[in-house]
Amino acid sequence: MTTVDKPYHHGDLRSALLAAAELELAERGIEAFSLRQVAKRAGVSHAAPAHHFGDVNGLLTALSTEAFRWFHASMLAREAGASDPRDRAVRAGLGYLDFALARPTLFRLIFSSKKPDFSDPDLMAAGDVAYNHLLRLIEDIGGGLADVAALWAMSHGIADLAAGQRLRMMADLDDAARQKVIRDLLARVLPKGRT
Amino acid sequence: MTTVDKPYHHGDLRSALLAAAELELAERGIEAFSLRQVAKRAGVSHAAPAHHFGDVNGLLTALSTEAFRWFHASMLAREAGASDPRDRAVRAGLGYLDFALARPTLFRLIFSSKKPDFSDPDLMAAGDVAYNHLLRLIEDIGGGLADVAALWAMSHGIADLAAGQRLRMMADLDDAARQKVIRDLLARVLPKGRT
DNA sequence: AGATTTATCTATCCACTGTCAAGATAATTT
DNA sequence: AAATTATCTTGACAGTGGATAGATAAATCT
Repeated sequence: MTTVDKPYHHGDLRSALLAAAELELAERGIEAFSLRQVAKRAGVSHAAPAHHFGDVNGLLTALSTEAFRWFHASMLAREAGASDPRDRAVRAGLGYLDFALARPTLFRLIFSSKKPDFSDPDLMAAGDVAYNHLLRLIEDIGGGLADVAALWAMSHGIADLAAGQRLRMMADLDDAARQKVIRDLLARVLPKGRT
Repeated sequence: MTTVDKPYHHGDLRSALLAAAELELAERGIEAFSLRQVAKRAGVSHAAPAHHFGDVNGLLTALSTEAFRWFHASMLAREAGASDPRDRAVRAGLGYLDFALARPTLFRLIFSSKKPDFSDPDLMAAGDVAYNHLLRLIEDIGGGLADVAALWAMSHGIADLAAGQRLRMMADLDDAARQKVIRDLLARVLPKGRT
């Protein structure tokens, strides 16, 4: 009787490890994240990841790169279908928040962790794409650098506080009401438009 | 010849451990924080902290409690001497930022870590003091809950991005110019006053 | 005062972590 | 077919947090 032998070579271990890392991160949090646990989850020996990512920081660097792309996509998803440029900017902030709520540990990984190597070219590029997107949104409403900072800081403040569940004051609001409050907060920081 | 014997009992180990923990946190960062290293720094065996704090999370809970008080004090320090209530609210935001820049790891400990036990009564009380302070500031300018959220989120966004060194756009500004930009960002979110 | 209890700290042990080095296996290239 | 390279396993190492048992000193009680 021949059982289904696990092949010595995984085939696509790199992707499998990234997926496993994301799950581990979501379940155990970044502060309890374990490389060996990731390897076990991917059904591979504890030293296997080293060949693909070097060390644990290398793995988290690669994961951060993907996370930045998801983060960017989350903003785009909210903006889809918005015609007014001011509305688009507000929706970008909502997408910022969506990501922080849907994947809080990834959000913390890319914004509050020192483990990823932020001098990594791929990671920097992915981060720049997200930043340049905000820049473009503000340009479209005739704003300057200070306005970029305003939208970014407000979006980030809401998102980070929400990811840390520090916004108890909004806990008793229903979804619609909460969304209105947040839209207003975001609109508050945008430069005065002539629209 | 009798050397100066280290006494078996430390005398004030609890305080010494908290001080050592703060230094360790500042030097190695929260993700590389080690209880054994703290104990070594305090000149005590690695199991000594257990009696005072239970486990490492207990130590970080106690440290967070102190950190919240310093955080609060940092806001008060900036507000001192401000007569106009709107100016006071803006200055509170600057104090918020001061703390994040002066003690970034403590800032992250109290706002982005899961290690402290935030259900601890002392810690909750210290956090509430800081929150209620913001509440009062907004009350004094006739604002409501949404305005508290606005000031808080903007302050937190700026502070967290600065703590993570993500505000490269402000890197080339001199201190005075940077402070003016930040004051404007904070003032932007305050409710319209009749002053 | 002397005896007993309590608080504080040390020494050892365990399971777990990340990293390294050496070897096994398979795919690729020559 | 042979040699080289890429991939993965195994085993070792120092470091980690926590539990336990024992040592020491301080506090409390007669």
